[in-house]
Amino acid sequence: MDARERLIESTRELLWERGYVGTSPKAIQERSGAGQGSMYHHFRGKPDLALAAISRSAEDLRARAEAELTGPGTVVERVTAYLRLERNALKGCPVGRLTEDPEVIADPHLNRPVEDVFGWLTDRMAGLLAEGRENGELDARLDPAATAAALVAVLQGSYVLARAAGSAPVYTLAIDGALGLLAGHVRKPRRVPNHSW
Amino acid sequence: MDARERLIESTRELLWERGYVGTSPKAIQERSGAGQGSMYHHFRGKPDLALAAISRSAEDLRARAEAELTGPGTVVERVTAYLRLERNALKGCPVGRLTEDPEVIADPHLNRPVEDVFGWLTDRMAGLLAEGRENGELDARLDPAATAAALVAVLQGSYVLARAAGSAPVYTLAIDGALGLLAGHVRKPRRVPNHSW
DNA sequence: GTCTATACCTGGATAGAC
DNA sequence: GTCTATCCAGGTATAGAC
Repeated sequence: MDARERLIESTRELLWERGYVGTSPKAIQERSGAGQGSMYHHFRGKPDLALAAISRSAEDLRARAEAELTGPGTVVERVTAYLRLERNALKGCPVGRLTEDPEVIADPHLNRPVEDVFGWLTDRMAGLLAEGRENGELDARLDPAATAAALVAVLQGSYVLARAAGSAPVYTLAIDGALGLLAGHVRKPRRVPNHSW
Repeated sequence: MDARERLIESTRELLWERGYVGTSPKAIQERSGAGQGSMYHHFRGKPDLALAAISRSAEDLRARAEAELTGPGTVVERVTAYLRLERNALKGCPVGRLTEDPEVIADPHLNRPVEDVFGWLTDRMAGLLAEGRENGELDARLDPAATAAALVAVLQGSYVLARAAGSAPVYTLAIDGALGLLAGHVRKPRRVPNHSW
C-alpha cells in the first residue's frame, strides 16, 4: 500500500474513532507512517484528505447495503438481513458519526457524501418496502417512505444507545425491537420462486 | 444570573453545538461573559465544568420525558406525545450527541449522566409498553424492552438523518414511520376513565 | 470573585533542501 | 515524493495582583 493509500485509510479510522475536529494531521501522519511532507504532497490539507476518506466510507456503506438489499429472498428477509448485518456497535457508524461534526455539516463538500448516501439508502429501502406492499407481502397501510426512514433511523440510533450504555447487546435489542414492529405488518410469508433447476 | 450559572449554560450550548472536543475554555468564557479567572475559580477545569453542564442536560431530558410519559391518555397516546414532542431536529439531541465524543465516552464521570438517562428512558418506556400489553391495548407478542429500545433509537437516529439531509422534515418522517409501525400492534383504542366530575 | 500575565503544548500549514 | 525547519494561532492551565 503506497503512502497516499495509507493516508486515506488512517484518516478513515481516525474520523471513525474521533471525528473530524478530533483528528489532527499529526495523528494521521503517525498512524499512517507518512511524514508531514508526504501528506501535504498528496493532499492540499486536512479538508482535502478528509473528503477522500469520507467519500470512501460512504461508498463502502452503500456497497454493503446494496449487497444485502439486492438478491434473493422476500422483501422482509432482505430488510432483516440488512438490519442484522454484523456491525461494531460500540464503534458506531463511520458515516452517521460525521453528522455530529459541526465542521463536516457546515462544509458542503465534506457533507455531500454523507447526505447522498443516507438519501440513497432511505430511498432504496423505501423502494423495497413499496415492492413488498405491491406483492402483498406487507400491510398496504404501511407508508414506504416513512417506514424506510424509521428503519434507517433505528440503525443509527441503536449505535447511540449502545455507546451510551457501553454495551453492544443494547444495539441488537433495539434492532430486534424494530424487526418485531415490522413483523406485525407482514401479511403472507410470500414464497419466492425457486430458480435452481 | 451569576457567573457560575452563566458558565454552565454557555457550556451546555457549546457542547450541544460543537461537542466536548470542539468546545474550548476560551469559547465558554466569551459566550458567558465570564473571564478566565472566574471560570477557574468556580470550576477546576474543562472536565469539571462539562460535568456540571452534561448533568443538567441529562436531567432536563429526563424531566421532559417524564412529563409526557406520565399523565393522562392511553399508553399509545403517551408514547406518541413523547415521540412527537417539539424538537430542534437540525440541532440534534444535546445528550445523544455526546456519545460521539470519544473523551466523554472514555471518562466514566462524564459518561455517567448520559448512560443513566438513556437507561432510565428505555426502562421507563418499556414499563409503559408492558402496561399497555397487560391492559390489552397492545399486541401481546410485542416485546416491551426491545420495542422500547427501538423507539428510543428512532428518536436518536432521526436526528442523524435530518442533520445529514439538512432537512428537519426528515426527522418528522422517520418518527411518523415509527408510529406507523407501532399502530399495527394496537389492539383496542382503550378508553381511559374520565375523572373530570 | 475576578483580572492580567505568563507558560507550554498542539493544530494546521508553508518553505526549501534532498 | 519525502524530509526537516519554521511559523503563528489557539487550547488549557497556573500565578499572583486587585
